[in-house]
Amino acid sequence: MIDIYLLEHLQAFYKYGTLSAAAQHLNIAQPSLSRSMKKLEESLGVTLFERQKNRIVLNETGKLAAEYARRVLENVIEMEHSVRAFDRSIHTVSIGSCCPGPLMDILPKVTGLFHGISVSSVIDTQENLLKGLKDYTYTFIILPNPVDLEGIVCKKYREEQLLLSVTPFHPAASCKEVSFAEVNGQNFIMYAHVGFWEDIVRSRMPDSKFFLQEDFDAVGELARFSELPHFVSDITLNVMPSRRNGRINVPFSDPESHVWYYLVCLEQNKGKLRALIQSF
Amino acid sequence: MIDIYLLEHLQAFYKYGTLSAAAQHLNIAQPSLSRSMKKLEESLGVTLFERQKNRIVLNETGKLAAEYARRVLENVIEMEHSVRAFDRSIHTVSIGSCCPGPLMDILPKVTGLFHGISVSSVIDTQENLLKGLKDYTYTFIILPNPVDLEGIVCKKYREEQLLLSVTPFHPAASCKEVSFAEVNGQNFIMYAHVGFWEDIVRSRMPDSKFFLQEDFDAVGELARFSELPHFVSDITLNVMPSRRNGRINVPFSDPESHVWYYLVCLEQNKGKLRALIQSF
DNA sequence: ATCACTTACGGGTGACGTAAAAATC
DNA sequence: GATTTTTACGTCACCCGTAAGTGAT
Repeated sequence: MIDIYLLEHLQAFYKYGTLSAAAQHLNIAQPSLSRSMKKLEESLGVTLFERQKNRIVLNETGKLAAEYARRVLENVIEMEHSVRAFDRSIHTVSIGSCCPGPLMDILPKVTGLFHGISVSSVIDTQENLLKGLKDYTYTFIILPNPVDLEGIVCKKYREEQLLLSVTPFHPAASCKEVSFAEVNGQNFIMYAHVGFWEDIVRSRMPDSKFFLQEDFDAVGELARFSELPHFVSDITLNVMPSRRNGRINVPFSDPESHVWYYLVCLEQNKGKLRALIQSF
Repeated sequence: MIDIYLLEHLQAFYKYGTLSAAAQHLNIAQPSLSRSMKKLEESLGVTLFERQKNRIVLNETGKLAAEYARRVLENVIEMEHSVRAFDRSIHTVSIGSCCPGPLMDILPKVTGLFHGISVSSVIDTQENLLKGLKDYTYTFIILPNPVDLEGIVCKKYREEQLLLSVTPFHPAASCKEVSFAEVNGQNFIMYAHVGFWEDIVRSRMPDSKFFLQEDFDAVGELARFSELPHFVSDITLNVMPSRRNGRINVPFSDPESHVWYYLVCLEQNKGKLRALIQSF
C-alpha cells in the first residue's frame, strides 16, 4: 500500500507548484521530493507529471491523485485528533459553552460530581461546539437553544437575564428596565470572552463602542473608578455578589436579553448527563 | 504523521483478535506486530490496549482507532483504484453495458471513431455500471433507462425488441406475436451473459428452465440441431443475419420485451459522447 | 507442553542529505 | 548567474526476522 509520506509530498507539491518550494515547506531536500514523486508514479503504475528538462507539472491524473491524497491525509489527521480527544474524554470532563454565564454555576457542580478527574472548560462558537462534541473534544456543551440531532441528547438547563450595570447618576438608573435602543451609542466596558453575547450587543447597539477586557476582574476594577456602564447577568450577580459594588443593575427589556440554556452531550454520555442533572 | 503500515497492522489485529493470528495473515513475524502496536500507541500518545501478561485486547479507544484505520485504508485503496482507472480512461475507451445487444452495434462505431486507442467492453449490473462510471472504470455505460444525476450526461440511444426464435413446427411459429405467459414452462437455450434480460425472462417465465451457454456461438449451433426455442432481438438479427437459419422469429408482446437504451457518461466526457453520436 | 505476548539483537531496505550535472530563464 | 530538476553516492533510521524469556492454559 502507498506510504503516507508519499501522499504528504504529493500534496505539498500540489500546493506549492514546484519541487523546491514544496521541499522547503516539508523541511526536506529537493532531491528527496523528486525521488518521492517518481516512486509514487511507480507504485501507482501511472504517469502523474508532465516533465520538461527543468520543469515538472501535474497532469490530469496527477491532479486527481493529489485530490485523493488530500482526502486521505485529512482522514488521518481526523483520526489522530479524534482518537486523542476520545482518550482524553475518558480521563477528563471537558465542557464547551457558548458564553461564560452558565459555566460559572455548572463548573463547581461538575468538579464536585466527578471528583478526582480533571475538568476543563472553553468558550466557543456554536458551530465549533457541535463539531467538538462529535469528535470527543467536549463531553458536554452548553447552547443557547435546543438541538435535535441523531445520537445527541439535549436537556433544558437554566435561564439567564442580561442587565445593564450603571452608576446611580446614569439616566437609566431610575428605570425599571432599559432597551438596547435606548443606550445604543453609549460606550461600554465589556469582558472580551462573552461568547454569543458579544454578537447580540454589537448587532443591537451598532453605534456603541465596547472596550474589551481580556481579564475578567479588570471589568470590575475599571467599573469601580469609571462612569462607564457594563453588562452583568442574574447569574453573574448571584455567583459574584461583589459585582454589585454600589451600582444599579437594570434589566434589558428586549427579548434577546433573556436566554434559555441547554445542556447537550453524545448519546453515550447520557449517563454522565443524568448524574450531573441529579446533582443540582 | 502515522504510517500506513501501522494502520494495516492495527486493522489486522482488530480483524483477527490476536497478534499471532494477525501476524500470520499479514505475513510478518509476531514480534513485529507487537512492536507496531506499541509504536502506534506511542505516536498517538494514547493507550489502545488492555494488556495482561499473555493477552492483549483493544480498549474502547483502540476500537475507535481501528474503525478510523479502516476508513483511511479504504480511502487509500479507493485512491489507488480510481487513479489507475482514470489513467486508463485516458488511453482507452471502456464501455459497460447492461446487456450485449447495444454493444454489438456500438462497438464497431467506437473502434472506428477512436482508432489507435484500445476499446474494451463489459456486461455488468446497473449498480456496478454507475459505480464504474464514477470511478473512471467505464468511459461510457449503456442502461435500459435514463438517469438524472449530478455531473452525469445521459442521451437516448436506440431500442431493442426481444423475439422468440422457434422452428417452423413450434406452435408459436404461426403467430404474429407471443407472450411470456404463453411459453412459460417451456425450456430455452440461452446465452449466459445477457445482462438484465436474464432477470426479465426468469421472472416472467418462472416455470421455464434456461440452458445457459457460456459461448455465444454455441447458441446458434445448438439451435441448428434442436427443437428448443431461444431468444433473439432485432439488433441480433440485424448484426448477425445467420442467426435466422431457417427459424421463425416471433416478437414478444409484453411491454418488458421492448427496451430503450441510454448512453451515459461523465460530464467531462461529454465531448467524446457527442463525437460518438455524430458518427452514427 | 503449547500458546500468546514481550524483550533483545542483528541485518537489510530505503528515505534522506550532500554534491554535482543538466537545462532553462 | 540564478533557479529548477535530475542523477549519484553515502549514511542512518527503522522495520523486520530470529532467538530467547515470561506467564497462562
